[in-house]
Amino acid sequence: MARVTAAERRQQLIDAAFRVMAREGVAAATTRAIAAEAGAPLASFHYCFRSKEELLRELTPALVDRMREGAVAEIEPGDDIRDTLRKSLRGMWSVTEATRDEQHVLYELTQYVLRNPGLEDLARWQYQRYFETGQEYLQAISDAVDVEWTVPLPVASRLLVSFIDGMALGWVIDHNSGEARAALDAFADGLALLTRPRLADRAGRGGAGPRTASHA
Amino acid sequence: MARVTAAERRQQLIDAAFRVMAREGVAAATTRAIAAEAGAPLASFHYCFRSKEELLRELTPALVDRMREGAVAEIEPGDDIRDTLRKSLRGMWSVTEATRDEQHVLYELTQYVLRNPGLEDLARWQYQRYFETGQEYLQAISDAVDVEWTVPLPVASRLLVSFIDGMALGWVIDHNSGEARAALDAFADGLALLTRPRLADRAGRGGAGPRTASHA
DNA sequence: GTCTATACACCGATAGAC
DNA sequence: GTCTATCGGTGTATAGAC
Repeated sequence: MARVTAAERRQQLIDAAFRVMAREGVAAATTRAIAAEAGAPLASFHYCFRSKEELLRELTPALVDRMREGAVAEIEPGDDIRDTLRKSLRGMWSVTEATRDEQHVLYELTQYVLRNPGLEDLARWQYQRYFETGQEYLQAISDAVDVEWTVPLPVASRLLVSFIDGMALGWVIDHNSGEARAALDAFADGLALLTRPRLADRAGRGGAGPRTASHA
Repeated sequence: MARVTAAERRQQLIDAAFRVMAREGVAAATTRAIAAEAGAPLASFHYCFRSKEELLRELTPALVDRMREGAVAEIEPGDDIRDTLRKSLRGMWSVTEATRDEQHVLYELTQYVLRNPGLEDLARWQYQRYFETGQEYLQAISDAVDVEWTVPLPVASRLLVSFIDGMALGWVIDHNSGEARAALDAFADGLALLTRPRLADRAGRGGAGPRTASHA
């Protein structure tokens, strides 16, 4: 057996845990299955982690952050807010469909930690993170197209995140991409209507000037 | 022990299963825990059900249908489509918040059956049922206010169901009712914009006519 | 028919040989 | 340090006494 540091094997076990979860589900990711997937004896699991909880406490945030990066992506301004939203949401959705396993495992993990006293905080953290990310995304969009939101940012973020989350959950189950994408476009159009041109500020992005809000 | 028919105890076990799941989660709903909750010896479980799967195959549809009834509720026409949607969605959301346990258990059950070969079809059935219910609901709304949807009904239904589903999932985790309700109102307004007045029909909606979308 | 007692597999975690 | 062997507990399901 090649000699590896404790930190290395720790990471190997975390990666193995995700692979087992993706393949057979969170419930099947037992310490034995994880160790076997990593090619390590069972005892090495408890040599690297005090308990299974400790591994989950590292795996969940890592997964959430990975998804966060994929979701935010780049925003390129389009013709108007409607166009920009459509394009960027489509890009986000492509990432979602391309990472089905991550999505599925995260839905399972959320429910799993929610029922384990001592881990529930992970679920709350996870969704707080989603909502924060949504706010950052919406802020970036409005900055890019020079509009402002007509509802409080936290509310707009909940609107967006809840919809995307619900869509992904449904898609993980029925894989109906066509219907999902059509619903996504309709949503983007509706979301665009929650913006208005920014006040003809001053001392800010002079650029293209004020925007006609032609949301028609 | 009082003498009960097999059918009666079957139902008692199903009810007990739900209570255990609501209190301690789906994973904790073992055959032993369910039997104990029902005040029955373990062996009576397998006297009534061939296996645990058989119980889940009865429990899940029962829960889905119960939620379906709560969701559709009554629709009373308001001033316009926007007002009608707001009121009825608020009513639906009240039911959602009032049945937190059912919501939570259903999210767990969905993930559970999705990972059990031989039960995955339940998850697909569940969401197909949601989308059907969404269509019926949207149809009833548009009939009540005499409008029609500008996107295909299945797409509108996916839009609605995914949003509500995502909202409920988030709310089960963070209980932020204020933000959820604000997002719900914003969504209702956006949804209203996906309708247009019905053609002054005649001989079955002449299809062609584009429409003024002035819902202000 | 009903329930006690048990079979058998697998869980998380650890002791102790190497 | 590493891993085999095992502990104590729990899971589904059933055999067999009453």
